Amino acid sequence: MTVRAEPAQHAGMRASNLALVLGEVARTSPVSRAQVAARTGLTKSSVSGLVTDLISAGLIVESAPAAAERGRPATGLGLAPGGAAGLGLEINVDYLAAVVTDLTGAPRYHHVVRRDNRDRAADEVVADLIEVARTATASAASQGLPLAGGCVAVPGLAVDGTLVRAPNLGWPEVDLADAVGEATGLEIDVQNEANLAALGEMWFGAHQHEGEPLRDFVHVSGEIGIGGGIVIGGEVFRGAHAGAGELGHVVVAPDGPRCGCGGHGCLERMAGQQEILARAGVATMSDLTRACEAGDRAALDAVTDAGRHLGVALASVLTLLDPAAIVLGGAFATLAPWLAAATSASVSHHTGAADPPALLVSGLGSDAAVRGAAGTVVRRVIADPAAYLTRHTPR
Amino acid sequence: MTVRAEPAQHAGMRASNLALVLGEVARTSPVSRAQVAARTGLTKSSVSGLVTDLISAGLIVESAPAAAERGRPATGLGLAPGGAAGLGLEINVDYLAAVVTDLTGAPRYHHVVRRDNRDRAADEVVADLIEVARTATASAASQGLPLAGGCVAVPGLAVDGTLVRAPNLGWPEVDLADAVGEATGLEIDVQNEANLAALGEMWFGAHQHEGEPLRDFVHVSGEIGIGGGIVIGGEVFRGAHAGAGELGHVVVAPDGPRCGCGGHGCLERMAGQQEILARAGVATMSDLTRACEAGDRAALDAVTDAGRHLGVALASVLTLLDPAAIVLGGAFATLAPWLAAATSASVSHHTGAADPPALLVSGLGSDAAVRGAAGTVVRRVIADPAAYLTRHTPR
DNA sequence: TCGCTTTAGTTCATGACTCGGACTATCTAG
DNA sequence: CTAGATAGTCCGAGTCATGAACTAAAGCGA
Repeated sequence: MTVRAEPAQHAGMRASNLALVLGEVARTSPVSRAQVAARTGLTKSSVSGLVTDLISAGLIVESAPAAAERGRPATGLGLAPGGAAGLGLEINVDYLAAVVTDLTGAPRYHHVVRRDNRDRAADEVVADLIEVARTATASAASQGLPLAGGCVAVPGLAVDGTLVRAPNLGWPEVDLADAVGEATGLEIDVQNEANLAALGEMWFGAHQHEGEPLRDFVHVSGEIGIGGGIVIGGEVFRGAHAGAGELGHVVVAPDGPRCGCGGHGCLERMAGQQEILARAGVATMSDLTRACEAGDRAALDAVTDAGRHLGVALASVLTLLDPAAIVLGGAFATLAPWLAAATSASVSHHTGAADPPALLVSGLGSDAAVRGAAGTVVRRVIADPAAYLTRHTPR
Repeated sequence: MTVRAEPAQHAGMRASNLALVLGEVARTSPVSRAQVAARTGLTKSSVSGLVTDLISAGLIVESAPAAAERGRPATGLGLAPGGAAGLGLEINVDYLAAVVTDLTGAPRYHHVVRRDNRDRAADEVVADLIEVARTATASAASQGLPLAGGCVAVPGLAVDGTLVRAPNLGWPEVDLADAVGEATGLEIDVQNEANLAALGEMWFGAHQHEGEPLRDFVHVSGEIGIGGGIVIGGEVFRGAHAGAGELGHVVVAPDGPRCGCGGHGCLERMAGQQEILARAGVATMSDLTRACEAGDRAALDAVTDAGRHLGVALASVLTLLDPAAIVLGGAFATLAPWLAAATSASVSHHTGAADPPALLVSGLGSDAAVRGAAGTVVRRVIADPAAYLTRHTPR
């Protein structure tokens, strides 16, 4: 548990500067060597050497020189669309999904298999997932994309590649990283679905905050359960045992009924999908949206009430975490037209803040988590290209 | 707001390795050069050179060689008690305080001035604080301690050296860093009192978690208001605008009364000192503890109720932040004998967790924040000795 | 007492970097 | 066609960690 920093050596210095240069290219492209030098503080000669390495590693490509105002025109540098790619996978309650994303973040393959996994054995579903993964890697190979690794989004607590707890699937511990890793030959990471959805929103969502992409926000992802992803400084906040962000089990009704988690008055028990559907008297989410569109009283009341409870939880989140924005995703994004006003009002009522952070609605739908999963892989390559080089170039 | 990483250069490499070595010496002392080399991964020769620099900077001292089992006895290295020191100051509702801490963390000067500051003008109190600070720096000088800087703990929101908002003092914005910095000639930082108390608890408190000092916990500091300090990975979690951790305004009673902050049903409104005293029918905190010791029904009920509400807030904190422990400080530490059981029960009732994190009681009393303030200064020197060197050695 | 072994710490040549200035390349303006 | 401006490369110099050889200082066994 004791984190001991690495000694700084020459190789580490180079690694850090490679990351600095690649990061700058990723942030603004096309960009010239000279611009990179000016923005990073490195000298032109250093940048030249670093860029040469990154080009020969296939992570950066030169584009045609742009016409210059005065002087020699700059050679454009950009992330290589054919460079390292990432495989994103997702196991969820009612579907499996796979995405392949190239280094620029563009999706190059996308496949979803709808099927209810609640009453199926874990290893049966894992076998299906491996099949889905194999098809995805084959597609990547046929496009000439070298996969740098993979990441699986799961609706539960993931620790060191193992799915430890998945309340809505009811599975025992499953070592997904090993199983999928062996089948695909890739290094596989396993992460909570709500956290990955938050990252997906940050990287691929449309929202901006004061001109910059959102870097401090809370993402609410209501699928069957209610999950939360906390992003601060562009990083997911995981807490001491990777269990942080469980928005669904924040207490919103201290004297409320018992929840499936063993607690009482949790948000999920008061405003989860099951509760909303029951109160609205409909069977499915699409029935619910239809009822809301039709102006059905019971449906609108149920959604408004859920919004109020969500507001109570968010008020506590705001005072505790102080994010710059809140993003509603998943089912809450779908219900936003009828829910957001009640949530906003409830937040204001309980925080008393003059200017509460913006309440935004995600446009990614249920793709957020898989895309976030694939994104973590390519982001890791960008954040530490030296590690990718030593691993993927035989030398 | 765009954080751009520094380019890694030779000087930076050395700076990072100086910090690595000094950190190792701080963690375990006395320690030999050879041990430091083994633990950091640096070579003996590198460590030798780095240690030479740190000794000539006065941050490390050699101690007498210990008797060896076999071979040449090792020269002990330890933090220099006469090295860089830190000045901690505190403005609070009913006192001012100052502490000088040497590099090892030992307090070398301590002074508290009790006086209610609620109805006094800000600049009057700041003048008093400067007087207190001057006496402290004089004491440091007479002990030959070179002050590396100072830090002021304030009961409110601090941004960039300015006290922006202090609900319980009712002051306008005060630029404390400038005022105190000019008077003392030191670089002054200003931080929230609850956050500093949490750090004080981590560095100087007695609590450990699985053998290591606590690095992931939430510190509850109940003085006049209820504050919270969130520490994750040994660092204070501040959120996007430095407002994180406001435990006092977490919603614990959604239909509860209006709080001073403008919200409704906040913890502070339901379980703050004012509320407890009123319900117990006593005037001061010492009256309250006496009544509890005497077994007074109303007092015990009031405290138990507050404990229950605190438990609701903490249940949400646990699910959102996933800390390894919770530490009760300030007034809650004093009331712990009558409050902790109700809080524990309420936490369990609302989270349903089989093994909730430990609920610990601080032993530092109201000193936690000032000591934490002084600690931040010396910790900063230890974390980045190169910055201290370039600033404090003329060359 | 005298080596022998063991461990601690220093010295110095080597190598891996970045830096900075000189150089070449390629454009526009006049 | 020349001057000026900007992009990018080349190469010598400087900095710092490395690693092996060295010196220093102890205990142990004869």
